[in-house]
Amino acid sequence: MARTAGSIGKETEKRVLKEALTLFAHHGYAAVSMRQIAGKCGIQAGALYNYFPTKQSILHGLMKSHMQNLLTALDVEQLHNNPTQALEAFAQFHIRYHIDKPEGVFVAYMELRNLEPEPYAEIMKLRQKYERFLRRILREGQASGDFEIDDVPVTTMAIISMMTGVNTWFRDGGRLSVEEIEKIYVNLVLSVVGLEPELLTPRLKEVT
Amino acid sequence: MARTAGSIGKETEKRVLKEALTLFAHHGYAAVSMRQIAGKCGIQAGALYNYFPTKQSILHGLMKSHMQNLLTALDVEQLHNNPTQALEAFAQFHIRYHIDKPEGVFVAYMELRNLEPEPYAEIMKLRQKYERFLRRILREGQASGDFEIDDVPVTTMAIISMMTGVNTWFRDGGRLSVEEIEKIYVNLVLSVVGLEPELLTPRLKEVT
DNA sequence: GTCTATAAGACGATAGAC
DNA sequence: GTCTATCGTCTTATAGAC
Repeated sequence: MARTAGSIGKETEKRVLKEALTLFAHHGYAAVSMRQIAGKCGIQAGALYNYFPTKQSILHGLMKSHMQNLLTALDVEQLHNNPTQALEAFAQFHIRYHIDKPEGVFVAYMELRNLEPEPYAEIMKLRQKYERFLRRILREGQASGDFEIDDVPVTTMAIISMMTGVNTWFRDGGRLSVEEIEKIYVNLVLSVVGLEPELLTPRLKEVT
Repeated sequence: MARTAGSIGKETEKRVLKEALTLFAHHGYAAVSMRQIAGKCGIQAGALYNYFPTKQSILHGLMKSHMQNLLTALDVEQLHNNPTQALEAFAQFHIRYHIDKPEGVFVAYMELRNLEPEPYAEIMKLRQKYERFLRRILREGQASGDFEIDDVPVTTMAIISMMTGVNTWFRDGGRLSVEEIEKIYVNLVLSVVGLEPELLTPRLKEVT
């Protein structure tokens, strides 16, 4: 007990989470077995139960920490005096975070239906908190007259879907750098709310 | 043989496809068993193998026919003399089709990773054909000067993601009718390519 | 065309040795 | 903390009666 306390155990737990995340993202939660996860970690299936009481708890833990990290990172970023700046910052943050953590994003989005009712409700609350953040920006911009928006709730979901979709096609080492993609998406988002993006980031035209 | 030829068999096959689609959409392919599918159809699991040699072939069949129906319906719709009209028609078609067939859309999108390599390649080809359709419209509008687009491939994927996302939040009987949602999304898509939507569909402002 | 029965094995999770 | 061994159940798919 004294020999291993706080050393090997914590490392193994992290490793399990890391390997489970990759496996879930690639094959889906339901298609991945505890034996597979253990295999990737170099241990036997039974040892997993020292850290997680059920397979479900691994999924829940992954999704919860992903959403919490996302919200924490978002909070740190945000302090802007006008809606346009706030929207630009949000869009850039979203794209960067999603390109940076594609596996976490994928699992948090695709595996909702595999959560039991209670964990499901908890994760949905965190998702809604994130959505509310963008909705507030859009409402403020609509109220101030900066944005032209037909319907704020629909536009909120449309923008999030548009940006999250970056993970369906982006692969490292492609035609465009992360910075270029960020700029393109920020411009797309600004267009959606009726702004003229080229006036705000004139350098983009030269890049593409 | 003579008694049942062309009657009960075909009905059962259709029923299997219908129930499998619903189950796959709700719980995911990997989480649904052949027994569950059979149960929903009122038959025993063994009887499924009269119609489908493997579970995989049910999934493949569903995804293939969904993509083929989508492409056929798209072809019928399209004959326009300018890029703006073509884009409007495409956006309206996409939203309507996706609201109309949410289960097919969901499965075709979410279960790609559960296809074996050969079926996967086939379905991806059909997807790309659909994406190419929109990409051509955007290219033409960019060339003619009707659209303002930074990057056509990225904008293609962004628009498709934005529109497909309608299935993540839309439920029948909500605040907005299908027609209202169509209009909002058409306007969003037009905004993305730099057009002023309210001039094209002035009635929307009264509706919302 | 559907049934029952079953093969052959994988599944999540647990028990107890070390 | 990890192992081996195992429980009980579920899985896809097949065989043969009717």
